Amino acid sequence: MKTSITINPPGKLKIIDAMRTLLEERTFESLTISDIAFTAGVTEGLIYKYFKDKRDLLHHVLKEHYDHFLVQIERDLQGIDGALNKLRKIIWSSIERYANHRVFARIILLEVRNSEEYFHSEAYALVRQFNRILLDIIKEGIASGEIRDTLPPAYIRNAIFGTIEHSCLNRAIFNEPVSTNDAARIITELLLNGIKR
Amino acid sequence: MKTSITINPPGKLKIIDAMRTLLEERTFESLTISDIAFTAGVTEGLIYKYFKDKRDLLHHVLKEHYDHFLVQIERDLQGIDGALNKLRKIIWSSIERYANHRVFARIILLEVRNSEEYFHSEAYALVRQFNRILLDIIKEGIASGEIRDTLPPAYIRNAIFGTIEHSCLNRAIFNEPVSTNDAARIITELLLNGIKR
DNA sequence: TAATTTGGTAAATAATATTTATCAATTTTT
DNA sequence: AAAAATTGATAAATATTATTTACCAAATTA
Repeated sequence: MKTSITINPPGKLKIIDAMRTLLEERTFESLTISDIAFTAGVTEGLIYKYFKDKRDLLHHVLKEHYDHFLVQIERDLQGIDGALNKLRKIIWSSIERYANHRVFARIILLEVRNSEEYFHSEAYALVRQFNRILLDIIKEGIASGEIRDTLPPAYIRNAIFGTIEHSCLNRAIFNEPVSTNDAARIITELLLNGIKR
Repeated sequence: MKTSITINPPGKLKIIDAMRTLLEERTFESLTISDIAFTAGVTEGLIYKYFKDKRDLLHHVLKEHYDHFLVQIERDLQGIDGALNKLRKIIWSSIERYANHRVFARIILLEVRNSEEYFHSEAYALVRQFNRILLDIIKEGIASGEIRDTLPPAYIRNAIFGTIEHSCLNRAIFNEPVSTNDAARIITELLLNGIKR
């Protein structure tokens, strides 16, 4: 019996924490290594002991956020029956995440997709995992007859993610408030039944 | 009789052109001032004569692209009757833009939204203009009874933009091909009638 | 207890962005 | 038509930021 929990050294934790704190108020690009080191209370060199560069640190912060998100999603889906009900839940949970975890929303919606390294990061692997979960639910829905079989699953997934993300953009960028329940209700209704009268 | 065309000096044009060319292959962040100056065949200092910094140059390139896009959109909408028909056309035109103008797609989808200055740029003013055009069409559709009046127009707009953008992300990022006609047909069908059977 | 690893610092160096001084060619003013 | 001012551009200096290196003390392992 042996746990595989690797305890992180305090300096590393302080660096990760500083990054999170700074991203609350400022854009990734505007943060200097010196800013991060100062906020963390460590020397600049230490950052390079634990991370390849500033971006690698960003990806690490995103990975931690996404880990929590996926745990919550798995839990949220427990005991839910039917593809459409699962979809409803996923829409609600995703909006809730973006609305209540602004740093998470900003990183994933605004900060990472512009670099090649992101697509080789652990964080992106988690994003793909979530993608697969959603795609499987969509396929389940098509198989069960709940979802139309004339639309390619990948497009349905793009519509769901795209609509959610775009609806949370103003929250991420301008800090505009989002009512999770209202947004989830409207977006679900819109995606399920369309905009045509 | 006097035209207000301000002719740009050759150096400025070369700089803008170099930026466009470099963005074809590389991410904005990876471009140095020295890269841009070398590709343009000018000295680094000249870039600061015409642009505040690298990002200002990026916004200028986007503005030029968006100018063309808006001209095309206005032309595409000429003579089209009915809100849903206009929506169909806008969906098709937007996808066509993203699919056939990859630098444009990459700038707007991946590179600009992470900086505060973007939201004060001329380029963003054009984006908002397009937003208003779409919103007006949606309101027209609601008024005419073509579009359901139970969904807030802003959410409908977010769904349209979000779905289009997400569906073009892989094209922008990984250079995956997009069939404009297929994508437009599927996305239109999905948004108009929903995913539920 | 000697050797090694770990967590960390401080300072040097490298890469990049930005500013400044300068200049020749053109345009405007008188 | 000459003097003054502006324009388009350069080259080099400077400032900022990222990154590497050499080193050290405490803790752990052999």
